[in-house]
Amino acid sequence: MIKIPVPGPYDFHGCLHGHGWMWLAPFTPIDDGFRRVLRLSSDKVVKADVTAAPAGSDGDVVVHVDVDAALSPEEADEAAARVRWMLRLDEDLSEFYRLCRERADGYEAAIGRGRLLRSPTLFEDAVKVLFTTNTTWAQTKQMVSRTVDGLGAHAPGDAQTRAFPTPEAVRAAGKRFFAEEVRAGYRAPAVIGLAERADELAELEDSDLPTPELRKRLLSFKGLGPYSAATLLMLLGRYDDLPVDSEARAFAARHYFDGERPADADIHALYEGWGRWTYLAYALDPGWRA
DNA sequence: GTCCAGGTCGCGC
DNA sequence: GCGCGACATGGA
Repeated sequence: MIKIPVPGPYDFHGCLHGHGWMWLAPFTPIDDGFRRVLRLSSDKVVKADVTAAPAGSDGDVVVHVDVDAALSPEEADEAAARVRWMLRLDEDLSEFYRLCRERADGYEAAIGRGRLLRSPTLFEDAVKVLFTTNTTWAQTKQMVSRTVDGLGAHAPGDAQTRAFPTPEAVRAAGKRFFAEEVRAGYRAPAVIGLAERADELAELEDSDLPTPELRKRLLSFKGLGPYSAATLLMLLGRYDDLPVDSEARAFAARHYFDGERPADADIHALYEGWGRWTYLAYALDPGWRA
């Protein structure tokens, strides 16, 4: 069992449920957290159950990572690092939480939340974001599952639980696999494009580039447009951009515009003043709970 | 059959 | 720089 202490305020379950990522393979929701099949750089494929327990006061938490195989110290370090990345435990949200506290208009409930779950690599998240575009959530889940089931590495003797495929496996499968098996439709060539330039995506994971430059890099990938770029920026911890999608439009119409469909600019205007925390202000808008 | 879903691309103006 | 149709798929 790997234990990762997290200083509070930290709302583990609130973070996990902040968006739908936990329902995309190879994540699996479990009773008290999530299970994730991981492929370590040693090629070992393991199941990791990630849960959390309170630790002392101030909302401090200990994250538990329970792996179903014996790990070397190096492998354990790698597993812990991946979990830290997935849970964004290294992000400093204290300024955002301070703003929430000062407003006292419902945003207090956001304190401790906002560390939205992400995949171990930006490549995996880019594929998933591509699979969310111009389709339904049900189809997104199926496209991701078929990708994992068809191409992901599995532990010896356990073909049921697979990791997300490597870029090499995706490239080798080719666009025909994504068209015919994954049923990704016109997205098939774009998936291969992401795999072919996966090293560029990996570089962006801990890039210091200014957000507009980072955004340009993301937009240079075929299949990634303004919505996808903003979503991936959010997953990289750049919250200043707001991905206005059909869901954001529906939420804004319902909650702020009396059912009338607002222009995108009007939606952006709702969260003006949050600066680099714009996306979090939208995602954690108290109106979602109303 | 038609419309459209957590958009993107390429074209014409 | 903006508007518009096409794009695969599957469910309503």
